[in-house]
Amino acid sequence: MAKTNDNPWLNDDEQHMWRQWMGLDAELLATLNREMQADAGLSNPDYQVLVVLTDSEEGRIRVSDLAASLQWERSRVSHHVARMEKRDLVTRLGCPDDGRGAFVRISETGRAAIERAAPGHVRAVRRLVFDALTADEVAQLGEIFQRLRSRAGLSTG
Amino acid sequence: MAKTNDNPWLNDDEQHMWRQWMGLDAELLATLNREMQADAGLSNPDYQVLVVLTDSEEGRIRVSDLAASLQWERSRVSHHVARMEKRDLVTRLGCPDDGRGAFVRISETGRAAIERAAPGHVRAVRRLVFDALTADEVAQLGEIFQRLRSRAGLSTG
DNA sequence: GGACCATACATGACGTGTCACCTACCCTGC
DNA sequence: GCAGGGTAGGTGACACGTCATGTATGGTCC
Repeated sequence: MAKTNDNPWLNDDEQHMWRQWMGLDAELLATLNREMQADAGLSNPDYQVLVVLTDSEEGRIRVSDLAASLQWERSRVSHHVARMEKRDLVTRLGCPDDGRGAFVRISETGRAAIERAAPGHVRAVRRLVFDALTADEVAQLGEIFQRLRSRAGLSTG
Repeated sequence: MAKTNDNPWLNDDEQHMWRQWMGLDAELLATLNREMQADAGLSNPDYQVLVVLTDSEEGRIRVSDLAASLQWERSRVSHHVARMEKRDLVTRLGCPDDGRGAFVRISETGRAAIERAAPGHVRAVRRLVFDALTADEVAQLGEIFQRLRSRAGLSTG
């Protein structure tokens, strides 16, 4: 209620919005994950990695660039790429220019998986989100999310 | 990424909004988690559990009711309560009325932890989210999130 | 060219979440 | 009373994410 700095509790509208937001988030992520898993055997992070790889020159990219592109920690990329490599979705290559570096390259299996997953994934996002929003709302939400993201205090994960 | 004709891809506004949303989500959760971890040694899920427990009669609740309240799977509750029990944040009790049942009760340590965590957590939410939104925007977001949540197709996980 | 520090990436430990499955208990119908 | 099916909860395997740390290479200064 009180907007004073001493007692920063949330009012009813704020609490309602916050609960809906966090609940919706969890449900969206879980649903998208589950559907893509059933559809193409890919998780959400798998999909994100493969999208970046297919958009990259020759289907390969340096680990650090992949991390920057996804805004993931490098260690997370390392772990995830290792898991994906076990499933033959990607391969790791040394980097001739920099002995410390490594490339990640999409495999044929990986390419097949994302081509299989992509249409259903987009359809799901449209069905779950955009079909229920007007164009104005989409634009406004985009502006709001960007505003919140650009403020200080958020870890860049 | 194959673009077939019968597959309506996201337009620029939609893609921008979706990216901002997913990015913001990850950053918000990570930041809230990190700050509360540093502040009171609690994770986000820990906090959610303790909130429900403090709001419950005698600080205890049946596992299934806890799961329903959090909209978590029971197995998730089971795992998380087990971890919290190891840290003395909660205790598990048998249920005299139903031999299958079990109660989870907040401990003194748990009560101290959430009392320590709550003000900072709320301040963080306010700082990261509500300080950058007008009251109208809050109400509108609440309405939109609720609308999306109430549509079919979302897993209630 | 050797000391020194930064960078690129990997790894191990651990908390978290899901899925599949298990056990124990309750309840109803006979 | 007991057979059959549903319910409460727990468990094991595994994927995911973070943190702290390790290892090898690169670059710089003397």
